[in-house]
Amino acid sequence: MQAMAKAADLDELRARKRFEPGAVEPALMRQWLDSGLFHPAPEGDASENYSIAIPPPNITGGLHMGHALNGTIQDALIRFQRMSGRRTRWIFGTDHASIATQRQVEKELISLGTSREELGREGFLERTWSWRERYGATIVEQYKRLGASCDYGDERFTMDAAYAQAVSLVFVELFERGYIHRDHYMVNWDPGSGSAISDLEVEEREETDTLYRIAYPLADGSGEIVVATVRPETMLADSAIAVNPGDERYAALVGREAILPLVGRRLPVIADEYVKTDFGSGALKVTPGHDPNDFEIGRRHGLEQHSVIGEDGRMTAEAGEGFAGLTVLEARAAVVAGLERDGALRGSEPYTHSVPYSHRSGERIEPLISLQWFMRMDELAAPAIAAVRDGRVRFHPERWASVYLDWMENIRPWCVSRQLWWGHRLPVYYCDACEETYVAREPPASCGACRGPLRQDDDVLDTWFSSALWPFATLGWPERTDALRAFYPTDVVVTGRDIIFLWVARMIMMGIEFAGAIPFSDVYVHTVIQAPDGRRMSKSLGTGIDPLVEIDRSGADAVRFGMLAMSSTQDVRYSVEKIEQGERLANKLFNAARFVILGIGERGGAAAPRPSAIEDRWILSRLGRFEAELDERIVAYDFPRVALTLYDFVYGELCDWYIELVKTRLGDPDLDATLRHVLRRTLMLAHPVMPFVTEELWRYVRVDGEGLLAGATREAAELALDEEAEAALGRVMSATQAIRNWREQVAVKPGVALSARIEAAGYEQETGPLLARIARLSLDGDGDAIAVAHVAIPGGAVAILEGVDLGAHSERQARERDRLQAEIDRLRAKLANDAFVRNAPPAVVEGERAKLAALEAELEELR
RNA sequence: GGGCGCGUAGCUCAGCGGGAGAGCGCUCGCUUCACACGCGAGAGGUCGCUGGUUCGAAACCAGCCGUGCCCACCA
Repeated sequence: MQAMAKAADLDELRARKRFEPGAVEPALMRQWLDSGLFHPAPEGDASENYSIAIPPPNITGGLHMGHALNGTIQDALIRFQRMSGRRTRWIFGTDHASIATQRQVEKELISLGTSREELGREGFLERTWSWRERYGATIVEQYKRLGASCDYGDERFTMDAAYAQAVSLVFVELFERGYIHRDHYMVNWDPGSGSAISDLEVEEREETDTLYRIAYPLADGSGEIVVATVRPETMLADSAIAVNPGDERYAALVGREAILPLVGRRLPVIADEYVKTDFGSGALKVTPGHDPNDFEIGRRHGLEQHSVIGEDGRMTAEAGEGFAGLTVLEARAAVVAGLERDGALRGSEPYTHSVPYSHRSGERIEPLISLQWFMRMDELAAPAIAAVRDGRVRFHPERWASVYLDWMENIRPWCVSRQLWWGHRLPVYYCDACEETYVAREPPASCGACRGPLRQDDDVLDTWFSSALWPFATLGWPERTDALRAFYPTDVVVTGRDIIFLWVARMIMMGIEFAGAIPFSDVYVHTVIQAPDGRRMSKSLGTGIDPLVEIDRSGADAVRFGMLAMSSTQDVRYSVEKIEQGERLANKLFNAARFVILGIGERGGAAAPRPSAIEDRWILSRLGRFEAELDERIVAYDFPRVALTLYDFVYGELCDWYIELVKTRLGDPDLDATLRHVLRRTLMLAHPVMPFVTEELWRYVRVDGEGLLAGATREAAELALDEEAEAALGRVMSATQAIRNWREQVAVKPGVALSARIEAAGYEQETGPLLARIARLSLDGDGDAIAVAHVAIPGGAVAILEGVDLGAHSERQARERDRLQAEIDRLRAKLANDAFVRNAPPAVVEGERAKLAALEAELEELR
């Protein structure tokens, strides 16, 4: 039952000389979506099915290069597995991205002349939801442009009602298990977003500030202690002066008091191991309210906590008259001026150090003491560490495992509360009357103790708290749904290294703790694509390249090919050339298929191969190798070689050789069958990389009853190599190249037939005539004619018999002889080396001997 | 301060123990009846430097130089 191509279809195809992606992509995507292939029924269990949970894109942005790379890799895996016959689901959805989204909406409000505060919490949330309705779909449509075969029919959002239920359940359970608690603690305060942020959202930047040395007089008037600081404004909140307990210079001062300049407060001199004797003066001003280290020292020594910098980044009333209300920088200048006036400054010098900045707002972090919710991580980390250590979770490349382990083994508490409005509001309720706290999904109507009204905590959770539940909350957890059974655990998570801690580690911990299984067995950490000049790709730097523009220009298949070809285990620069390589490959595939399809015409032809010539046996053997290699590369996450292998096969074997070799045989039914088979297999193999062009061509070669290529199953073929055909064709190919090269050298046009005689072994039967045809040799001349030239080919030479002007020939032949002789000398020396023959593996030695013999035969023919 | 990468053809990158590779760019030649987004033939590299291991090193080891990233509480 073979489909016969319709004459009208063929005429249409004949007119299409180029593959035009823009003209076919939307319709093909439509067909895929309508087919339901991307939306599998939740049947079977996760061990037999294949699933990936997409790193949910933020609703704030458009598709950037990172998405394009990340999405292409996942889609290649998903399509490959789907075509291998597995029930396959690519879990899809978007992330509410608390801070990023809130900032975006706030920016819009300001441009409209209003503000978050003016709208109030309810109004703001309403506004943000409608913002999400307007813009949230953008990124989804853009994933479709890429050809991503996500399950769009079951799209999730991290603030869906059901998802929110899962989030609050997890929070409450963690609280009840004692992992979550509330505390006054030093946090990274981001004045830009008006919220605490986690350690992972802080980035350090090198900066040169001024290091001031300030004299603190001793209370008894017997002298002074000099301390050094880059933040003199924080001295207003000093609680002590600390020295190292072993520092003899200060031993006598410990226990006495100093006077804080400008303020007049008496500060105890304390001894603490933290203080380095060899830094500065060896004495440290201790500011528990505004420095993380000092905070710890303060806890150890029971020091007072003063707060002189507020959450708005300005000096508080406690900073005192003359300072309150100033910005931090203004206060710094004022403090320095005051110290100078009072003669307390003992010097200053430029000082380069790292300064914390908010990754979110870009503003400088203010370490502040704040009342926040913290999550203890060490116990949750233990099983997640074990899962990686014993190989139940594997990182690719492996080195990321140790990065993960290092972080996990030194994991610190996670500040999960954010002073924002957009996000999952904490399921925490307070009674202001009697100070009771309730942590519950469904709080009582009023305080159980005093019947007073309850007030919900204003804070929301860190976005990554909900992201951590993504692989199972998307599948309906905590309900025991069919989807959960069918697709959890997923198989792999594909991501950039920047979110290994933020996301991957937390998914593993939460998956183990709540879903009862590690969420995926493999973590593929892909490259980061940089701008062509090596800088970071970013909108603000103006270095971003829009993948959608690239898709418009070159087609989605080209971009996908380029992404895979560029991907690497190290960072790489964006290369348009790789996209263009993909564009050419798509076009090449299109035209090769067009040639085959039009060549077969309306004859139909069986889909099973019927090799009747040596080149048929050759291409089938090469196809087998190609399949095996492609399968191997893709499951090894070696995407650049997936792309390269595909390119090499299509260009280097299928088009440049096979199709050229069989052109004269068109019309032979055996050839039709073989061509059709090879083309079908090639389309199947290329489909995970280039789904559009292959799907477009598939309709011409599919048999009756077959559906879309995206849904086709490629049964794994047994690798049946035909070594004999490969060796024979290998000789023909080398010989052809040698003869073409020779023609070029002696300026004989490619079209001119040369009268010749093959004086070499290995060209018996079909192979000789094949060589003659492809290299344009005429073998039926006078068998005894005298050769005017010899061209070395594997196994001997081709004697050229007549009709050639050999102006450049002898020079060229001499060069060829020299080359062969040099190679022969090298091999002889090697084989004469006793140590080599004795120590090298016998197979290697044997190989070298064979090489030598072949080269000697070639040289002999040239004499 | 600790850790992880990377330095190979003009450019972007593969190769990671047995004859230096790809794509682009460059040169030359082709109206070869699928494709000029094509076909064919070429030129181009002391594989960062120095030492070591080995019969054999671009590949393994050590040191150095250059470069990128991650982690880290020295004012």
